[in-house]
Amino acid sequence: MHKRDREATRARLLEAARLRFAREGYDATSVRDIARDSGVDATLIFRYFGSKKQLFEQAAATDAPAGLFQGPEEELVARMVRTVVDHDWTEYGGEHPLVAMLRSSAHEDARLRIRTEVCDTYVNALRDLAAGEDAELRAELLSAWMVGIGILRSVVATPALTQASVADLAPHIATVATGLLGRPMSGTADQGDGPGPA
Amino acid sequence: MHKRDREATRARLLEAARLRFAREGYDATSVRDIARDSGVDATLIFRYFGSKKQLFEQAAATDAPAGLFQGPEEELVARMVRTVVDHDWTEYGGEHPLVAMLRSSAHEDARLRIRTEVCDTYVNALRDLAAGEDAELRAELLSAWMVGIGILRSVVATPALTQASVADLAPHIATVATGLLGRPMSGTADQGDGPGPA
DNA sequence: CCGTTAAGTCAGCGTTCGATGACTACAGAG
DNA sequence: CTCTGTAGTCATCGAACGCTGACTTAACGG
Repeated sequence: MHKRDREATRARLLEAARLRFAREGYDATSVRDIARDSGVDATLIFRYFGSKKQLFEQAAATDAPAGLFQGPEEELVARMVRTVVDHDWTEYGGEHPLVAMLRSSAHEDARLRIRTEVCDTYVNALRDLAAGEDAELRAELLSAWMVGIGILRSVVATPALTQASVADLAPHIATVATGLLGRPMSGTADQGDGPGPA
Repeated sequence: MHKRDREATRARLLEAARLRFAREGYDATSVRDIARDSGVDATLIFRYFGSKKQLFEQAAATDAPAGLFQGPEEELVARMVRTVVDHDWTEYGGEHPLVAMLRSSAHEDARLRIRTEVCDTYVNALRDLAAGEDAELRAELLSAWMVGIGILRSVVATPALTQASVADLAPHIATVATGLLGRPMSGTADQGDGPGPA
């Protein structure tokens, strides 16, 4: 039926797993679901990944969008927001992977992964920009805002935020980022992480 | 063994269900778990609530903390943040119910409940305070911030935010709330929702 | 054309899931 | 004390779960 290609099959399983785990969460996703989605026998999951949990760990692995840290410092927050609002996350069911993974946050492994990524790619970068005494706290408060924006947009689906474009958000991004970091910040990022809005 | 009291048994099941659903999410929680926690036979869950889903709906029902809307308008945001940071949510596993319910957000029912509560008790109240054209968007952005704070505190467990007190947060609350709502806002709320910090 | 190797399939294991119906035991009325 | 209604228990159902080992079949070098 299919051409026999180990790597291709592995990739299809990973892709289907990413989507399912993001959309439904770890517990509501069964290995049979993933296998059916990718048109592959379920037993291959254990052959290739060892267990459902190990498949999850590999499927949840994600790297920060390229170009996040390229460009003017004063546009960093705008680029981060663009990552949440504008980036193409169809691979993860249309949500930022961090937001999607909250659905599996009952498991310590997933929580640890979220913490690591939030700290490594968001808080740390923002802390370096913050002026004043409690730079860490300010950086975390700003990270919290962006996580919250992602949640209200895609999970809660609040009316205005769902329809808002990065342009609509720009002035408020400037206000909040400037206020929290204690230094002038721009609300727009000309070349954030790729071709921009489709 | 136990005294035969229908209402008390029902209440114990509800209490255990609240905790389990909050901590583990809907899918990772089994009716047998809930029954074991409350020292009650699992069959009674179906007798009293009909199904696991109906138990979830009753257990997830929550009302806004009393006193949220009492007090000066300029302290409303501070009172809301206090609801997230300072309120005693041990009944829901130590997290704000909205944050806990994100763990079950794969189910449309849960998502709808979250949306309703976010809009009804947070966005709507904040929109009335916002000055300017896009009041709805500003209100949602501020709500997103508070949701994000709850998540980074209890789910992601980011270092500074986890240890921060309402006093530490106060100046930043004032900054962000003032900036987003376009009118002067206080970062502290003297009598938010009860006895205050224990 | 054959034989080896690995990709893919199949039947099924032991367990747990949500849910059901028949049963037991206790409390209050007479 | 007995009757009766109901709170609580028991045995079990069929389906789905994660996972395993034995099997089949396609691809490829000789």
